[in-house]
Amino acid sequence: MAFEEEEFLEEGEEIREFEGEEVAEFKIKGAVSTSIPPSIVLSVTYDGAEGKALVKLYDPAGDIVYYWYDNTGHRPYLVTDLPPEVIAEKFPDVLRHPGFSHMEAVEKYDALSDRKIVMTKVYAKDPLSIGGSRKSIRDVLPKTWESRIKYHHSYLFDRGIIPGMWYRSEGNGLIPVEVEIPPEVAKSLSSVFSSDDERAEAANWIPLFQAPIPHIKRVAIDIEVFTPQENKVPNPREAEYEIVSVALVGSDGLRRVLLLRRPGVNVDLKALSDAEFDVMFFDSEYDLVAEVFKTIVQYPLVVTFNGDNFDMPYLYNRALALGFKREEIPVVARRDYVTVAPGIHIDLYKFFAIKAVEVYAFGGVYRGERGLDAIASAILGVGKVERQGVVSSMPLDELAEYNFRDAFITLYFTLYNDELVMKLMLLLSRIAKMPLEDLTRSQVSAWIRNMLYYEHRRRGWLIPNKEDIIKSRGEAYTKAIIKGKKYAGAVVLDPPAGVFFNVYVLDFASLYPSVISKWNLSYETVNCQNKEGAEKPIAELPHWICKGRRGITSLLVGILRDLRVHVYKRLAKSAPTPQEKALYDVVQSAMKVFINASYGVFGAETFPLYCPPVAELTTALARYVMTSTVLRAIELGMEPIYGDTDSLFLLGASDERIKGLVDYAAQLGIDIDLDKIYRFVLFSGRKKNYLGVTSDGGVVIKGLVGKKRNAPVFVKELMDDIVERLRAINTLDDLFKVREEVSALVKEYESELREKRITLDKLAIKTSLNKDLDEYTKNKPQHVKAAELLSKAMGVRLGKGDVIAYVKTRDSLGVKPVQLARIDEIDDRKYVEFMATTVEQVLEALGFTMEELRGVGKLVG
DNA sequence: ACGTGTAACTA
DNA sequence: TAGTTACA
Repeated sequence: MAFEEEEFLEEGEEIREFEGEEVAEFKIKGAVSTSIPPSIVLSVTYDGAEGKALVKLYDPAGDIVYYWYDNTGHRPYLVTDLPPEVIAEKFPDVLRHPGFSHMEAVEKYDALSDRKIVMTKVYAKDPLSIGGSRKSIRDVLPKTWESRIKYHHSYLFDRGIIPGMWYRSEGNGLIPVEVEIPPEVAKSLSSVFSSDDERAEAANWIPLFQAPIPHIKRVAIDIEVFTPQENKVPNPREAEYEIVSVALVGSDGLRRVLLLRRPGVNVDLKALSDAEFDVMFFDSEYDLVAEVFKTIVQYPLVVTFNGDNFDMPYLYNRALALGFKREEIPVVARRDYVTVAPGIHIDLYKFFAIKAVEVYAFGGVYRGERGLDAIASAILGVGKVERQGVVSSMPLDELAEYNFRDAFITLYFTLYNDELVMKLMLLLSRIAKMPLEDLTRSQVSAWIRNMLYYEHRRRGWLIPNKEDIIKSRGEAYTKAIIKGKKYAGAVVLDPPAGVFFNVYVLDFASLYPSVISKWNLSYETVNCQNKEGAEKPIAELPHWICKGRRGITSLLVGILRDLRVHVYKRLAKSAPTPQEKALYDVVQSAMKVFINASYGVFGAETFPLYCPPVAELTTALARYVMTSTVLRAIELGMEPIYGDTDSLFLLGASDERIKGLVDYAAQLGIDIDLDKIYRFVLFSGRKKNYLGVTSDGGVVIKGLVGKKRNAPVFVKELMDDIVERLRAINTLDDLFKVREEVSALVKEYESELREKRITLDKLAIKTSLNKDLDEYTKNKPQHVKAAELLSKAMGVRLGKGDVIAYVKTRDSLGVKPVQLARIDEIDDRKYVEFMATTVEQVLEALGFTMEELRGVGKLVG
């Protein structure tokens, strides 16, 4: 992060030249102010070379971005675990160093050893005396500090600034604006939380969820660049070709396309006059770009789709090439992204690519998709548009239309559903304590890391090193089932094959977070040094858990979970207006992202607070919860037929028996909910593989190959047809009818296939490349072979993230990309097999095999 | 740069 | 058997 000390303090690293915010020309409607009305923090940047912070604040009432610098009294510092006297006595070179300013004792709590340590902050006159190319103070400080202590300095934290929260200023620094807490939320403090610790912690968090979320004025921008060759994306570094069109769509109603007139390119003026945007024509590209900059600086927020990698750097480099001076260009390159001045830049491509956002916030609706059109069609339901022709020769009115559409969709992502996405981002940013620009570009592990660092700093705790955690808490004890994994995970019950009617499905509500909360799991409470009073929570593992103190991760995860379940999920249902309901729903889904990811990070080697015993205790205790609940269900007279991690499928359930099970789980400290009641479930006999029809006719399909993304469309269609028949099943007798219908269907599809009465694209198997082509060294799977063919034939580079559509052919290679194949080349036997595995998963549940089905098929046909 | 467990296919 | 993908 830009504001972390580590960025400029890594050993041996030279201070990078300060990439200045070139703001001088772009102060809008006001200068740096000593008095700022209530405004929200958009970004905080630590300027290493200048030794000051630049805070961008937005005042929605005045529509102004303020810059707030702090230059006064700030000295960068190092922290060492030696007390000041020792430094003065044993390491006098520190004091004599030209960059030395002063030092002071600080007391930090080391959670790993459960004791306080007197340490010293050694202040420098300027950042260059800490880590620059010149001789730095750190060189004369004893080495011990480096292995013990990391990340003590966060400009953001030192200044008490939480991104996305409201502040005002009266000359000296920023003053937080008090947040109003509704009585029904305040009341929850006593009703939901039982200990003072928890109440105090919850009281700290609630303002983050209750502070108002303002409308942030914004503009979406999309540029179109002349391309001499089709399929070739211009290189933004070189910015060799003309910017021919720029669309600007603002939340304030701006709908504008800037077009460059070029000789030989037609324009239908009538079409443009009917368009839903206005058009400005330019004869000079310089003037066009100047107009873009003039617009950008009017907005506190600029939104793009892939702007980091294309639009922004292209604009910047093209502007330089056109003769703009650096300070005239409101585009600023930072280490990991490109931002703007005076506002901030959010690249939605990056945000939607965040796994946790995709999975937990959007429920996987755009799973695996990366493109603007694909995500727009999944989230917004807008149809995809096939691009015809190339930018270079397209009539200007058509070009403008496409250009406008993309910018409009980009803006609309942030506006639909009462600004759901903006609200979500802002709430995530408050929880993670990360500015929007960083948050929207990093994965959930960085969010959780920053959240936990903040909480350590707030308490005056040392942030431990990963190696120290491992050294004192140990590695994992269990063996994973999967080769190459570090510890054992979840239980999956072996389902029988067959059809089961009236199946109740129970769900342990956020099982892993509940386990972490309930059993006090945290890196410092697990295998603590003082074993007195510690308890071994589970016989399977040698790990013990400290009694007397509450673990920081256990506390935080518990608070977030309880606030989510007992306060915000309820408010999302009971709030008086639909707007409030929706807002609380965003709040609870932002919390969900953190809660759900909280277990995984402790098992991730890359996570700075990596602690394998915490991770494996979580899964082991979850296994215990699951298996003991299964036993209890049997005692209560029910028959558990299947379960995976946190779900349990039961036969012979009744309201009373379910109640018994809920009570049992409550004794364990875990909430269990009735998730679904299935009219029937078809189990193929494989784990993670079933089809269920709920009492209201809804179909749930898990893991069946006919439903997987890579299944050819014709297989998916067959599957859909089969599912339609299955939905009609009400009783055992219906099964036999359906059996025959299914067999007829399969026959029909099979003959269509053999007689090639099917289009090629329906046979395409879509598989994504998880690596670049040249990285497939050990093996060359079929989709890679197809990708190589395609790459050669079309002259396009294919790599990580690209999706290859290929068909199986009769030739020696056995595959061809769908673009190069003909229907008569396909290997129908392979497809019949594919069909067979698909259908088998359903058939085996119905109690017969593909061979039998073929037999029945003959009789029917 | 969140985790492990399962299924299916292929070299 | 190991590598690869997609999923729970």
